Amino acid sequence: MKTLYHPKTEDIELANVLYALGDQTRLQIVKNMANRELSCSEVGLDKLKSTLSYHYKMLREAGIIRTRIEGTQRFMSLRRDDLNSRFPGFMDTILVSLTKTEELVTSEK
Amino acid sequence: MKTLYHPKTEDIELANVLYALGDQTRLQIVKNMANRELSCSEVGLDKLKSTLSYHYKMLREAGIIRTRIEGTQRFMSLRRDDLNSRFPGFMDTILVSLTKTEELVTSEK
DNA sequence: TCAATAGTTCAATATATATTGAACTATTGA
DNA sequence: TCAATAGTTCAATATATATTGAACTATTGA
Repeated sequence: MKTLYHPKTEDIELANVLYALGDQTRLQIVKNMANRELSCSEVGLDKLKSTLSYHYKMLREAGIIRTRIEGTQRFMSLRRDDLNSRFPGFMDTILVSLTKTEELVTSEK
Repeated sequence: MKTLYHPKTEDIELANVLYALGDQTRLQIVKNMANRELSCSEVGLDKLKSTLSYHYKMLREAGIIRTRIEGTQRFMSLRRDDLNSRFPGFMDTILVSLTKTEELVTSEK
């Protein structure tokens, strides 16, 4: 069984986290993953599997998401608690801001 | 008198802010600017003026800092209140995390 | 008026990044 | 055993980014 690298909570670096979040595609992934674990193909972005795989890896290596292997699938979730203990409040403020944007977009329709 | 572009508070985009913060040099600038207005040359980074100028522009256009012209100097400060009203708590959590890191580094010496 | 000061802009450049599609790996279930 | 499924890895590529140093702009103060 293959094991995937995940940085330890105390090794998560703010600069890396900010860098990883500073991309529209990855920000969208995080947004869609805010409330539930997703498999790679459930993320709902119109990108090639190989492109998504690249972004998942960036998010995972920055310490933002955790990937769990189950059969042929991989389930990914936000490391919300880890991020919260390392950078208190940080990810929550981002998720709130992302959610607000979504509401605005929705109400514009 | 030249006027510099600054996005309006409501036009500040989280993705742009995150992108701008996802660089070591710019993160350092923000850190050093956390508590007081600085002129371009006071920022204390070992970089060429033209390099710093480039990063200041990125930070300014992302809505993170405000640049005030006074004589031949330019004074820059964090748009803390604007960022706080747009993304409540976000910048504060970053500054807290940056400050903590500084303490760790200091205590290592 | 003019030199000094403070910072910006520009073109050139090396490097990093995101994307693509093909080949690959690992696991399941028949 | 083997085809199907789910996702990764790889090389190639186009584009974006950070850095450099020279030329430039704007302002001050003598």
